[in-house]
Amino acid sequence: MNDTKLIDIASALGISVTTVSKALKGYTDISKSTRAKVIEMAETMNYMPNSVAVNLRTNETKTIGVIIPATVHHFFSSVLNGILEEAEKRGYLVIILQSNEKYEMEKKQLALLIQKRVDGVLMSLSNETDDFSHINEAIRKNTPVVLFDKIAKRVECSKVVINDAKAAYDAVTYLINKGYKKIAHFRGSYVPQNSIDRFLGYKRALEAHGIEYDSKLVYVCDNNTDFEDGYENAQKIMNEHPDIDAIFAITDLVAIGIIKYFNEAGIKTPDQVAVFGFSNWFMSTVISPKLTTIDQPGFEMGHTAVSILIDEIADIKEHKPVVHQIIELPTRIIERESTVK
Amino acid sequence: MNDTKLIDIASALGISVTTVSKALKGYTDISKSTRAKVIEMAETMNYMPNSVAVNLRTNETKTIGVIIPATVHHFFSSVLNGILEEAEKRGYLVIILQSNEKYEMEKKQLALLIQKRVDGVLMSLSNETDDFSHINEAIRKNTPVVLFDKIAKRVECSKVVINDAKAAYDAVTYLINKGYKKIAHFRGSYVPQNSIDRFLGYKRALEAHGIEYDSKLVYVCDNNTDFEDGYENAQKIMNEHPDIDAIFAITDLVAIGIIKYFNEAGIKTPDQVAVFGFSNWFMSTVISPKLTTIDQPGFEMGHTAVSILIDEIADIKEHKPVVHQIIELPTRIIERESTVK
DNA sequence: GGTGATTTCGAAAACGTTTTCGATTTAGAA
DNA sequence: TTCTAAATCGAAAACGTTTTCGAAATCACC
Repeated sequence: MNDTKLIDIASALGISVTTVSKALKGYTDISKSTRAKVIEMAETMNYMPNSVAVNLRTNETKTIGVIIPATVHHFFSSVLNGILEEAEKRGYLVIILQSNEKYEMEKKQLALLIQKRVDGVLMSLSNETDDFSHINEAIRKNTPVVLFDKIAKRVECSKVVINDAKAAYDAVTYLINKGYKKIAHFRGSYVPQNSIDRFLGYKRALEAHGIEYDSKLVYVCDNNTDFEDGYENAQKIMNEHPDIDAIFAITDLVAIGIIKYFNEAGIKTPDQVAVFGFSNWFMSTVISPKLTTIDQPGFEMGHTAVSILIDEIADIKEHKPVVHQIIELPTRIIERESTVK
Repeated sequence: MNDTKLIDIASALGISVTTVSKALKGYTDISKSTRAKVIEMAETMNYMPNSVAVNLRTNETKTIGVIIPATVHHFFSSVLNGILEEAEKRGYLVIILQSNEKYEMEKKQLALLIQKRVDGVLMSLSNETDDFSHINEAIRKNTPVVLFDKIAKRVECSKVVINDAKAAYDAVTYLINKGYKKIAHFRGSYVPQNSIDRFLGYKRALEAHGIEYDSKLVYVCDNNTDFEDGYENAQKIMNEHPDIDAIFAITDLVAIGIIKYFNEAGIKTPDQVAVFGFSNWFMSTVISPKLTTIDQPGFEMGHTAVSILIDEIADIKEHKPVVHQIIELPTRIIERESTVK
């Protein structure tokens, strides 16, 4: 192993490390001739600066950390792709960590990242997280944090989100306009903001259109790793409320569980019961009938989150005041077969 | 911003940084009483070591790099999950880069990683890569590399793979044993080893069971981002060879395209034509009929790749000779509806 | 109180850069 | 020639640790 360092170039040329460093970095107080010699020697010796030493000296790592709550799947893989692409473009590396929806994990991982001296971190909160002091602490230490998707309104930092309540409102309104009257909701668990907001959007849409909200038509699906939850609750609701004509599901995964059950039980979708999903995962075009859903722009979310973060990093470095942004990415309804008779 | 460092603890206690450092690291030449005082002070001052400084001094970063060729999707997201879990368990961070199937990218990114002084790198080769000097160079510089999934036989390092040829052979043999006689193959493009090996497995299985190989029954699907390829080629083959009774597809994605077309065209699966996929992606249980496929253990692949890599890192650190391993993970047939009448 | 062993601590070098600031040399002008 | 300004270089400090090695202090024992 023969890493060449500045001092190797320097002694090969009979000059000082200072001069070598300055020549390579384009300082103007080095003559053209020695600069040329240095550059050439650096090439032939295959010099590559030791990033760790540079990081220590310059106090920046050109690295950002990303903490996601769940396994890299579906939605988060789109976000991740957006993050990786934009980070690459702006010359940053990215370290990925997953908290598995555990607050303690999330806290520990954030601490690890700032200890690693990442220049900033992107995070999507775990379902358990209801204390945000770890995030405030990071920000206080001048490590900017931007939250995406699963955020907390109370913490002061930039955020990039979709408007879950509005998207849900739009979805349910769409169903109402299509003539559906008894619309159930398969919601997520009670803590995450997404789950709450989508539920509220559902409820408000009903009320805004003169349909009475009935809590008995709301079922909880809190398992988000497979579609069993949707399947089982579909079975249950058809026993308890056989007269529903549509279901708005919190997730494509849940929606697919529903359709699976309907297909097996001979319940026609959408003729007897329409199904509306959320996220526009790939598999929503695989299921038959194809699923009407809300497009959630994951790739773009990753992109803009990185972009905002890196801008904040630059501001901090130049001691400019950083202004936090809340970016709300637009969603749209993807109409497919599961809601059109 | 008030990062506390060793010197802050030292001066607060009126002792030297040396003593503080040693106390925190459990050196035995520090008295119990001062050790206790140091630890307490470190806690109250919320001390966290500066990893960059530690890295520079100890010459290790406790970080590994991962280069994957394609967008984080399907198979690679399982691998990634395996990597993240095992790395976390062993106390390593992971930096992710994607080469987008470009050799130049891959080369640049590998250089970036070793410049970043990662302790080792995991990579899956791009389709373009046929020169391996960049990998050998990394190994020569004492940065261990382990290849997974898309590997090159010629480069000397550890590898973790599945036996694509054998898996394909098993799949086709399964179809033959089920009584299918005219079995087509939808293959991938011509460069990647995976694609070649699966094709060879298909061909050998036919020949081994006395079925003549017919190149007209092999169709190329080289788009791996959606299932249109499978869909269109299914349409084509049913025009050109309406008497086939099974298709072995290189990928679940392709297989799903096929089933989609069959469903729309009223061709019964598996009664008229059976379909066999590859990889066991999640959506293979979403499609109807559910897809028979080969389980490709992505999660485990990530796991063992990390494990091997970290072991090699340890060996190198202790100046032990490192012995390269070639791990071949078992695959198995997942029988579902698309092949059982 | 003297000897040697043991315990406890700290000075200093090192990791590989970057950057400040002063020193030296050269060029230009008088 | 002498003086000033510009051009070119390098010594040294700094980033925050870790670790070696020697020094000082304490202890045990006679």
